[in-house]
Amino acid sequence: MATIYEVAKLAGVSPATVSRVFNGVAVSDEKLAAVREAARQLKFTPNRTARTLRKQESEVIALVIPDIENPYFTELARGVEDVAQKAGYSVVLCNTDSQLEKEATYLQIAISEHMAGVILAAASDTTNLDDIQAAGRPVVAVDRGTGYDIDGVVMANRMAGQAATEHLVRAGYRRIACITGPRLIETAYERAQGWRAVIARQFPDADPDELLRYSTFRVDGGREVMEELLELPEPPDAMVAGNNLLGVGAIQVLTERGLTPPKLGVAVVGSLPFTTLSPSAVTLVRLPARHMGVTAAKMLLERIAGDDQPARTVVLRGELQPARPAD
Amino acid sequence: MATIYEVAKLAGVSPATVSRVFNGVAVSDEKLAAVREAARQLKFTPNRTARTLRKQESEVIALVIPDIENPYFTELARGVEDVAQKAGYSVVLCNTDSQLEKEATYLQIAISEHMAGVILAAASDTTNLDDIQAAGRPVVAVDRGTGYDIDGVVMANRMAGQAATEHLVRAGYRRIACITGPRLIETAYERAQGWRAVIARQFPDADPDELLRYSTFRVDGGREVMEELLELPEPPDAMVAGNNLLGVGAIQVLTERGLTPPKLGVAVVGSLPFTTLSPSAVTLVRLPARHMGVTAAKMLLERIAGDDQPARTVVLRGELQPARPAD
DNA sequence: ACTCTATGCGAAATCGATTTCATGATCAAC
DNA sequence: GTTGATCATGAAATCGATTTCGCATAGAGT
Repeated sequence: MATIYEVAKLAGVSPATVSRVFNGVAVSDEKLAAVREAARQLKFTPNRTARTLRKQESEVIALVIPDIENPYFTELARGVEDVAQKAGYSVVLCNTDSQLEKEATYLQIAISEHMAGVILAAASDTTNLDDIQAAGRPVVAVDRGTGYDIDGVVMANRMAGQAATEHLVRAGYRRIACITGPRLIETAYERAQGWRAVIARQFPDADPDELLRYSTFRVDGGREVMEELLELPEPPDAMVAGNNLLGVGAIQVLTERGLTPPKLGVAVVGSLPFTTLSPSAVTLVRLPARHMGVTAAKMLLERIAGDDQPARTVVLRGELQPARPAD
Repeated sequence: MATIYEVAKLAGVSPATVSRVFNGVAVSDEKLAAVREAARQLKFTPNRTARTLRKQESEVIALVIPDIENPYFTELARGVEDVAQKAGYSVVLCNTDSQLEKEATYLQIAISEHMAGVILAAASDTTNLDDIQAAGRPVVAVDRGTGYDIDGVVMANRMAGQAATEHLVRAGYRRIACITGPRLIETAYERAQGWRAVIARQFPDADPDELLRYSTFRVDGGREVMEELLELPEPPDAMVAGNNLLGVGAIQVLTERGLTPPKLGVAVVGSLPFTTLSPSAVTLVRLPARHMGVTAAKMLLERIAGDDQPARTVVLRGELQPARPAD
């Protein structure tokens, strides 16, 4: 690749002038034309590594997420990507598998590659951000909090759990179970709390703990726990799934046993973009994942640009998409 | 962040020695200990940007794919990630939306960021790789060819299309349609060719073109085209979907119309990880996307390490997973 | 006409690591 | 005891951009 020096030589100017041309600093018209032409001839592209070293900042942002195979996070990623790309930033996607160790590795890389900032869906609320904060890199939390006072975008989880459950109640179900993710993940916990609130109000006699199951936020987790629930002496007649994958797993089990919704009522917090059910059979509380990504990316870009107002948290609401009444 | 100079000073050695310690070059035991200790105290992490500039190569590989929201590609990405991470490389995920322009941008970035190599699922077979080849960066093609003589990993597409179709024939279907992606994408075309071969052999009187539809490789494409097929004067009794998303879209339409498989036979080339059908209702030719990613990443790492044997192409076979006979 | 400011531009320093080269020390071999 | 080989080490060059600094020229103000 051609360097700035070769361009300078060909154009008969100094390297500094070439740099100016590429950074929009005032330069006389002739020299500007000469540099443009020389750059074109040599197919010059500025070396971003050198630029990053000198400027101490690169146009790359890291998106750190726990599960790249979950459509919720890819939708989020898509939103981040679109905004970042338009602003001239590229996005490094880092998959942590919910492992703190992998997460820490990626955060270190973000520092030592001088990345401009990080969007983080934390693997746990014990994630350590001291180093990256010391390095002065902005971090925006998505989906989950971090225990630090930083910008964040989260879903209205409790409300989502509540809306899903209430809808099942309205549809006439009386024994409504809840399947959610690991107790330590706040989204899992809060959605379950939403469910619990409705159950406590509507069915004060029920023992909520019997119908609440913590699992992993994955398809097989949903399968496993759904099977458990169906084995109960008095099985549920409906179920709230704490995220999309749990919902998929649970519905798979139901379908295999001929309990296809709405035979057993199902409400899912999250979307099922690849479901092959008739879309009307399941109640969803759609979460605006893409929008979350867009918002987080914009906030991060503002911070990168130097904005230092106090930390903000944006809460996005899910949208209830009711199942059509059974026909 | 601490630099190598500060570490050198604190340890009482030259910066060169510090560098040696961190690169496993022989250094006396005392100095080694001193440097280690100093680095620990200062929390020193080598600045990768500086290293990249000097070495003219970074430990980052680009994965360029047309659709980050397609689970097929995220599964692929997952395979790449796992291999890369183990080898100390990070992966930048670049979503091109099948646009040549975005793709070209990302390839330029790969060059100017000195990325170690690229894994590319090309947006089209007209993708231009001249620059990146001139830069000496290895490229491995996945899923689709590129028109260049480079390493590649592809699926046995024709065979997959054939296997899917043959299975429907064996199951007794007589009027089998085919929905596939854009004619210009080779995977789409080849899978359709597999279908066509079986139709020509089994039903020599049929007019294949009536039952073949090119669309986009997306859910809405599948919906649209499935609806078209059902409008035919003599609609099909079965259907082969050229990829996972087309399959999802088509099955959604079928479900809505009460034609749930196996009422109308469905075979999909690809997997349906988030389907909520009973897994037994649809025939799949599962494509080993993760394995493709793993293989491609390994090939790329070999090339990065300097391997210069002639270009190889690995062909991976899908695995037929028959629907259980209708019960 | 004389100062003063503005502006374009090149020389050189800078970012932080790696690597070449030269030096001096150590040790084995004859 | 001299020669030669080996090895650890530091000084300095290097990667390719950005940026500071100072000079020179042009134009404005009085």
